[in-house]
Amino acid sequence: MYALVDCNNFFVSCERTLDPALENQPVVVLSNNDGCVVSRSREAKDLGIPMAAPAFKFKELFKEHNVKSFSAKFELYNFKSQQVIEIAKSYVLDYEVYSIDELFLDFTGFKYINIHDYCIEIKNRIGKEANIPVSIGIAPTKTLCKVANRIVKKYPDNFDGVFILDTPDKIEKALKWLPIGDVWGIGRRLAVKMNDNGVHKAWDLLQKPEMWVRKVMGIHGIRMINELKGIRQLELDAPSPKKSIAVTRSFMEMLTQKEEVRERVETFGMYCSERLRKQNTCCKMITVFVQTNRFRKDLPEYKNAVTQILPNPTNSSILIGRVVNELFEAVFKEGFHYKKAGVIVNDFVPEDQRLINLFEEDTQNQHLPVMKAMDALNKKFGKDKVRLGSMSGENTYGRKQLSPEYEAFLKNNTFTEANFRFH
DNA sequence: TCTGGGGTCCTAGGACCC
DNA sequence: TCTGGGGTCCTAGGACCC
Repeated sequence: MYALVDCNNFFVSCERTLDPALENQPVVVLSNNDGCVVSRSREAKDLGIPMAAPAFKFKELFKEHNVKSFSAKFELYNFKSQQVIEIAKSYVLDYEVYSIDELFLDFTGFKYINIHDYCIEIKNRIGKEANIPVSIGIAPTKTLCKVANRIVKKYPDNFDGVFILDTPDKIEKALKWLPIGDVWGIGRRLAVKMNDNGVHKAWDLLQKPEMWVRKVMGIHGIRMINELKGIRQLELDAPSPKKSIAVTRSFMEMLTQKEEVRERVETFGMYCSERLRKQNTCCKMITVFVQTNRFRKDLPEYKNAVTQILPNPTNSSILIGRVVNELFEAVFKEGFHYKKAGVIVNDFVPEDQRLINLFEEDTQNQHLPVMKAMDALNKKFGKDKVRLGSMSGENTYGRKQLSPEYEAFLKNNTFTEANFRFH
């Protein structure tokens, strides 16, 4: 059996660890620029606030029902995530961190232990020591763990936070209850297609011919069917280094000046190179994109991306910055109101296994010691204390709604992004 | 006024090879 | 008029996840 440990309303629960007075209150956490709702307490969900709701559209509702809203504090969430992981993983031999608020546990070989009770204990300890409420779904496959977890969250009074989906009877009942769109791996597009073809519940999918599923969903579909039947197709994955790194931001205000946008993009490039060095890899490919505000139909729209393949792999901020600049020149057009931009790096090789192009100059190795020294200084004295001349050090996105408790938290805790693995 | 920021995998099609 | 049958690699785009 596997188990999926999933934190309830994770970002909101983190906020509540800072301020217990938020308990039983409607609370939401907002994305960058305080733009969208990205986490909602149960009370906020009950008020009808949808996921990803634009905050400005719900201002009135927030006021009316005294909904507390907070800017996202990723340092805090990463820190709490680590605490939860540390506790949960101490109960098993193998596990997989799936996202900031979810991890799978492997109970293979736990023959003489009551897994359900064991998970109750895990849940209680996380609640007590990390102060984060979790739900645990137990099942023979990852996909069924997701189903079990959904059942726990749907019927909190019935299951005390833990539900085990093990017998064929229970599985059939669960799949006849679960809407197809709630199956792990079925997104919005596929859900529509499924409904059009008479598939409304997860169970309906199992009644369809395999050829049909293969045609509509590709190889995913076949795997999904087996997983739902309890036949394991997905193993727990070992932590792996990232295969791409992206730094993208919406701007608080639209930018029209070329040099303003350039400065942002150069900064994003530098963050990319820092993250590359953190995992000791170099990239062979860089993409720069810019776009206008897609919601402003009154303004001319423009979005574009350009990519360059590097002659020699690098993670030097200087070399990456140079390429980012060239790409920016290629992609930027005068006369638009820019709302968002980003840099994405791809195609990684380990720092010490670079294949060098004989005919191109390669200065990566001259840069590396300087770069590593810069990283060390920034780690010691704070983000962006040492930076390239092209960076302003200012942010053009904002987090207005930080709380005083957070300042205290930042003072009392040390943590690094490196501890945390994004999925 | 105001609409997030990351990631992964698969597939189809084109370029090229013998 | 008639024009094979394999491969591989790369890329763009589309789907999904949190």
